[in-house]
Amino acid sequence: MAESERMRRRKEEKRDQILDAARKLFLERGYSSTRMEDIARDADLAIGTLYLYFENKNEIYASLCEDGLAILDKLFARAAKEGNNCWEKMEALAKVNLRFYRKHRNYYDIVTFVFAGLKPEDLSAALREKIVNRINGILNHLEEIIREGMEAGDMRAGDVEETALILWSAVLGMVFVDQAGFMEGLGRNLNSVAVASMGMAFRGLKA
Amino acid sequence: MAESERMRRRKEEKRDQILDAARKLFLERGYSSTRMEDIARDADLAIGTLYLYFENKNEIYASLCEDGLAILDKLFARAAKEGNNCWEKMEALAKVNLRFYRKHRNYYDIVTFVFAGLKPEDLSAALREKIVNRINGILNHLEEIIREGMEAGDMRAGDVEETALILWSAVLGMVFVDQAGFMEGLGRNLNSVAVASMGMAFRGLKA
Amino acid sequence: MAESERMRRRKEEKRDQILDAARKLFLERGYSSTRMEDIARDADLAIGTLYLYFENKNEIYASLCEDGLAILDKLFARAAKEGNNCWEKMEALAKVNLRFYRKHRNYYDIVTFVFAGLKPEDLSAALREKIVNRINGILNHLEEIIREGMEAGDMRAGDVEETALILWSAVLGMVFVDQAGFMEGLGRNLNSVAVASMGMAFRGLKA
Amino acid sequence: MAESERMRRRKEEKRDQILDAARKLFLERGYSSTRMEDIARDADLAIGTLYLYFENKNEIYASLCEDGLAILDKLFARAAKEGNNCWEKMEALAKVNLRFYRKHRNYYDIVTFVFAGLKPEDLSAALREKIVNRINGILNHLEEIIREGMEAGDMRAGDVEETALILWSAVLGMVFVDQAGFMEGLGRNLNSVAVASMGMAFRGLKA
DNA sequence: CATGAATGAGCCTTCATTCAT
DNA sequence: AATGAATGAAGGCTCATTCAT
Repeated sequence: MAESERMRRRKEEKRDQILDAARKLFLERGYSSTRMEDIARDADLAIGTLYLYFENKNEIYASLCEDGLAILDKLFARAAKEGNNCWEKMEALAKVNLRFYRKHRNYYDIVTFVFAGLKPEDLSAALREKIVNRINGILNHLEEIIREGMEAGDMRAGDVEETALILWSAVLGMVFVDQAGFMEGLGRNLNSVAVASMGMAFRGLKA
Repeated sequence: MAESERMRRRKEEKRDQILDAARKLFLERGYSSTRMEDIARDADLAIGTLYLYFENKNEIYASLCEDGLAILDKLFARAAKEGNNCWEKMEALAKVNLRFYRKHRNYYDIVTFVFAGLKPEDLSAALREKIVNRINGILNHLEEIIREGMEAGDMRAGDVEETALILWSAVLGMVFVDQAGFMEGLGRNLNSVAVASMGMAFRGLKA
Repeated sequence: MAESERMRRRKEEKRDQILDAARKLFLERGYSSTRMEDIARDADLAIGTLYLYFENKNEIYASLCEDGLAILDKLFARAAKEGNNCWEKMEALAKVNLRFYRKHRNYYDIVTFVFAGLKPEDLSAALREKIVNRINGILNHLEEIIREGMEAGDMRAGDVEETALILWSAVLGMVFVDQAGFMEGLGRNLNSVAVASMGMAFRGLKA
Repeated sequence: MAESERMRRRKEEKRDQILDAARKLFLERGYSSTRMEDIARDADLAIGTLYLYFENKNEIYASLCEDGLAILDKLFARAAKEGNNCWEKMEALAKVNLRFYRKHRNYYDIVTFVFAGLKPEDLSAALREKIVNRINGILNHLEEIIREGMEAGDMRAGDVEETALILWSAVLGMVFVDQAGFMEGLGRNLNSVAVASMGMAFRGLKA
């Protein structure tokens, strides 16, 4: 029992080794420029070992997406409980989002891949559904806050879902611009742009 | 002279044939799943001919990006002159942007690739500079309008460049979400979301 | 026209180069120990070229089988017309068979592969049907002779098809034993064994 | 003693488990399509255990061949004693052969592999010698009967070894044709063909 | 003895690029 | 200028074998 528990954990660890290496490399060089051999070397494993933990290269990528969104979902769920009103809650979400992006940038990068890097057809139906569910989960946290804000009269009435979608896509947009190196190229920094952006959004949403 | 003129035009035409085919295929299947042979067949040319007009596959892709942004830049330049105040001008820009996205979706898609699909290292330094310049050009149109709005007292004072960057990245974010099929998946449509988004932004920007 | 004719012939030639190399190597080392690289080297072609003429390794093998049986079928058809009675005709067939085996041993070897080397499941349904048809064709020549012999009263009455099958499988048996090197190992030679075998068979068949 | 005896038997049993699994799989899928893992799973053992009983995959195959021929040899030895004259004895051999083929088809199939499936080079020198010896043993039984038949004047005089070889290869030929599925494909059955074949052979051999 | 996770050499296949015509 | 057959480097994946437990 204890034995199998240790085994399970070691297996989990090795899986993570692989994902860590893959995440780093996919982002550094892109999906198709990353060879299985590279991932193996970076994870200090043999090529064959990768195939003990994942069906194929695409499955590694898929796991990366799923895991990234799962973590973000969990963080959002926790953050959504902080704050006394809709503004504080949204600020909490934004902070969590930025912190996650800074600390686990690779994860976030992978998430954005889903939107732009791999064409939808490359994703297995099952993975696609998982991802859509995760994104819906994330949006749900936002919607909940927005709904409360509108009901409390803090926020001007409007389409809850649409508002959440707008805010979420604005966040993604900034992240993309930052990832592509244009934020830096234009002498800006994501953090301050995000703060300003939030200010603008809040003013636009105020009742 | 007339001879060389006709030659030039024919050459131009063939180049466009190639780009048209490549644009369509890159978007349908992604960059690495599109083979030179596919592009050749779609363009009704031989493989070898592609190499008479482009150094290599990556150059085709690069040209696509450049051309797309150049067109968008031109459209923005024209649109920026319409409208009597900053709100009308920005609306004009937004409309142009949406129309371009709808009509030349392939072009726009290619443009977004620059942000997420190909890693910066894949772009030659020269192309990268061109693209940054184009984006700066596009942002300049926005900045000009924002500056006028602030100076006219229509728009609350603030950092012009930053504001432009926020708006631009919000637009990109929506486009990404749409491209990834999530807009449709969530039962929304880019057009109405864009209108709502603009409303929110304008309220947030109002003096 | 003449151009395309020359092209066709050259293409045919290259196909044959590949088949020649593959036939030799498959027999020397067996199917799975023969690498595409080996075939390419032996055919003085690049690996990629093999794939211009054949879908994959298995298709090369399949072609070998088909071609071998087609040639044998043709030879049998011609030989079946020689000779004045059933005994002479059967002798003609046997001679042709032996000569073909000696001169194109590789071909014959490949043919026997069908019976023992590759399991039926490895053969595509289409190829399998072709092969069965060829074998039926070959058996038909034998049956025709046997039928004539029986009708002429030279040969004792019996089941025509069964008799053909017995003779054909006896031939295959000898060839297998020879191929496996046991004929030589036992200090015998296929030719004389075949002659003796034919003698025994004829006596067993005589009316 | 008793201890080591039980050990020996258990060891023997496990060896047989492996051989049983391997025999079945080699015949179902062919040698190279059968993975060590498959054999292990089928034998309810771990992969590593296979290597405690056999040097490598090829050795398993080799043992299969040897064992199969050893059994056949033993059966032939016994059968050769039955019957009062050469015809009855040969019939006894044929019957034993057919029964063995029907009951232990896998074994027989493996034996035929030696002739066609694996190239001679794949067999270690030692195994090859063993196999040749076994085949000689089998042929010896036949030769003995033939010699007696000739000496008794029942059988027409001739080369004893050659006659045995002819009969043996005819048997193999029929088996191959059956194994390859062509007997069935042609609507025949090995048993009746064998009987007819024996009739023809006996008539051909009669003094 | 038994296990099965780990290894990594090896092979089929793809496809960007070249070059003789 | 145009062609497309030929090239061969490169990479995903398999599986016989090993070895630490």
